[in-house]
Amino acid sequence: MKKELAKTYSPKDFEDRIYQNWLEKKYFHAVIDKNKTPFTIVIPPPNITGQLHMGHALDETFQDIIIRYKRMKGFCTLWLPGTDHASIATEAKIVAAMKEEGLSKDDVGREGFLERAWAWKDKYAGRICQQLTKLGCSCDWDRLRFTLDEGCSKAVQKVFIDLYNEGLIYHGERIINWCPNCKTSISDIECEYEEQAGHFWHIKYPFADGSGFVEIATTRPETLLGDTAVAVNPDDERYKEIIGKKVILPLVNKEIPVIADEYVDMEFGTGVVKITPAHDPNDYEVGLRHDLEIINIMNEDATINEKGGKYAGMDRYEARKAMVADLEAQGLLVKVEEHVHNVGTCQRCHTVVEPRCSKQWFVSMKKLAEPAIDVVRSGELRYIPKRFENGYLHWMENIRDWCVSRQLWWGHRIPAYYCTNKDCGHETISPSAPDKCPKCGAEMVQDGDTLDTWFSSALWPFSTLGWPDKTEDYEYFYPTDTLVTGYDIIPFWVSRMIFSGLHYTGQKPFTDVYIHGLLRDGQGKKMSKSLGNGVDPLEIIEQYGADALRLTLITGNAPGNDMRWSEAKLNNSRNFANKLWNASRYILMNLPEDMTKAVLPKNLPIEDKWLLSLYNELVKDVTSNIDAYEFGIACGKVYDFIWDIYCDWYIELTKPRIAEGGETAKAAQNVLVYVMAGLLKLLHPFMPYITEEIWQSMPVDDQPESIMISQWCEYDKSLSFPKEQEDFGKIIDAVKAIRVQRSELNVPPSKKASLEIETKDKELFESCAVFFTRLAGASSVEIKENVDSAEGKMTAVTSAARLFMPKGELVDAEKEAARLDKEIKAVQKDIDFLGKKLNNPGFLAKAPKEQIENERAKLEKAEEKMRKLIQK
RNA sequence: GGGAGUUUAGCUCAGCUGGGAGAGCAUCUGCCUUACAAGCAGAGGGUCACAGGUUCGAGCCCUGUAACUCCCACCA
Repeated sequence: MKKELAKTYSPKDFEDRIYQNWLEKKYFHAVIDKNKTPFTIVIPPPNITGQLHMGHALDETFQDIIIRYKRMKGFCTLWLPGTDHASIATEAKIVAAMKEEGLSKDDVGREGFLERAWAWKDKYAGRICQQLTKLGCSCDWDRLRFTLDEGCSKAVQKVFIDLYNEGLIYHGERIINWCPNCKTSISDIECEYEEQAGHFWHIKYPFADGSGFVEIATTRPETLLGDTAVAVNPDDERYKEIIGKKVILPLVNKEIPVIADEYVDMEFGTGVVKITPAHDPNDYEVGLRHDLEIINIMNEDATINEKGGKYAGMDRYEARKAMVADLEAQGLLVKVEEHVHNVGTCQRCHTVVEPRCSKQWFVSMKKLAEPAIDVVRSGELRYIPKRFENGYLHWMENIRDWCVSRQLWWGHRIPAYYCTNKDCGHETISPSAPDKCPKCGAEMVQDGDTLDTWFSSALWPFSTLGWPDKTEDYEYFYPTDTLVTGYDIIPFWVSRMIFSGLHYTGQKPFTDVYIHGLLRDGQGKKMSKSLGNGVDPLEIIEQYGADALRLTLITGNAPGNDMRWSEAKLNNSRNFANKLWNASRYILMNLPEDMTKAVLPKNLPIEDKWLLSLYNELVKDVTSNIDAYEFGIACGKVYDFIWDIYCDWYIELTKPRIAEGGETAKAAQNVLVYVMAGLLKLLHPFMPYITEEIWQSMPVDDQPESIMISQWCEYDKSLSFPKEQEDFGKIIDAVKAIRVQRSELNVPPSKKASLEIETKDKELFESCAVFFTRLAGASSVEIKENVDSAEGKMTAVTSAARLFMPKGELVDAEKEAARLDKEIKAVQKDIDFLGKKLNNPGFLAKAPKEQIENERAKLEKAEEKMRKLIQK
């Protein structure tokens, strides 16, 4: 038995219940069916650092739309959910939490720390999944994964070992970005540059032979402690003489050479550069070319180390101050200039990173990048919208080796083991700890570092499906189909999945990458916790319902474009849900008790055919829009149809028939239910809850118990009625024309009047007479070929008819004349425009025939209307 | 220094492969018409940033300009 709809739309009352029901019925669970085509999406795993924000809600909604659509289309759909351990971000959170308790990492030790981390994971991963269910996400919870779970860890280990054996992972001393706050290395893309006001210190470096000095300019005087040369451009006439001489490094009092290197820009600064290979990436390169010593002068926390003499132990900025003061005291400081420059900061904590030379693990990228470039170039893997391919390709083509080791505890431990015997120093890579050093028999210890969190997310599309094992899931669901994400993580994640998938599985990990924009606040600022401008999706769902939230996020959203959050829009979405709810309630109220299915009768009145025909077009349009990832357009079309066509016109049109009862009422009831059922389906991917709640109360036979597993609507040629569609348009035009006229002339709606219609389409208007009484304030309707006199009558004109109503004393004759005059001008403008176009030989010669016919028809219509207007 | 995006009604934004400019909100005018005032019926409001070009025809394609935003890039 169908259930009744509540009197008011109150999403809180049914959303949870419906989700539970879907879960119980296992609709989300993908069962491999070889007769079906698989369709797979893996979720971009949210970080377990906290809770979902509105950006997630946007991302997740897109995915749910796609997956629900494909499910209804008959694909064997899998939306695989999961979360990301987010090593650096989570570790920072836990460290902060421990700090509250007065504890540090060292206090609790590695084991103790990991215990806390897992407890954290249990708490937050659960919460995130809970939030996803609130949104209505139809994820297969039986396949829930975590980047640090056993399967993903196995994949990570295999990849690391394989890459090492292929020579694509290497262990080496390089200059890397170091975050002194997180106390770990970070990759190049985790280093964000921001403009900061700084200084340019001009410092004298005296020549060792006492023949004066050179002046260098630096923004970071403290690194002077690690200088091992001074460089000039080989073509710089000013300094030709001094190449090869020695200078004395101030404060350190050590001799260092003056070298020549192309890297030095003669135009910039003084044209002389201090070279600090251990603390500047460029200097490092110069150092390599000239075989310079590399002197690391800093500790992990960016304090000066024992190499810094009297400055040892000072923080880098403290040391800078002290050194500048000392230089000044010694008369070596020439001047200080204001200088704005780009400073690298840590993506996570925004601490200024310290370029630092250290031994790390790197993935060699050149070879991996090539196929990842080709697969996009060839169009085998595509970005939607396409413009994001540029950035991707540029990044891939200029890619540098990826530093993957992190000095963190929360993450995948690097499977490298080192011999404790320093003289031996053997290094081995192995899935499990070797007993003894195979070379010297000494103890082996595992590398203490973990891997970049993105190393495991890079494997997500296949590690979650069982790879490296050839599991059934992997064989069936891989490669996945569409990846949905924001443009901000293309380099971090999408790119890495692409080269990883290609290299390890030999297949692209997905075919389409749908890129959406970022969500911003009402002022256009990025939503973030630190700005306090974030909106909590759960609060919104509580207040407005998940459907309203989803609709708000999708409406007017164009692929790849950012979007502003607005409460007003949310209100509108809720209003739409309310509208749909009430329309459904109205239909149900007017259905016979015993109705069990909607069957379209053979003989349908014109308005039914009009509706069905428009509906049929809608089905075609919406389907193709969704296929093209045009979600904003697709749901906008359904919205407009439901509100304008179905509610404002069709329901109103059927009211007299429903009241009349009998066969005609029955036909209307069937059409109402039939079309509503289709509309609910078209809307379901966007607004899953309300459509389900209504669906389950609609008497639609031959339909499953849940709209979720119903079949997507198909374009049906037998529902196409172009003639009726056009004809009924004439009736609507006429009703509108009368309404405008009455409204403009201030005729109160309560004032009914007799209506005379003059038209050539007598039959059509006769069959539709009732609509004029119902919708146009007519007390009676008379249809004639000719109305002799318009005297004393209020006139409305369309291309198909002239409509007359008696002028009550209320009607202002001047006003009416002015209105008609305005209309005449408007139509004349049309006629002029169209006439000009149709007289243009170029247009006639070159425009498509259809277009010309179209314009001709428009002109005829306008001319017809004009004839009627001036007849008045 | 490169690259991308944006610029459309007062506000927030749509506008698919070029064929006479749209929505929501806001404003104004009427309406408690028995599904819905979270509603109904109307109205006003735009040289689609600017300048050229291609085309029979440009919001859409091309070139340039301006403003704003973002990404990438080692100028000490």
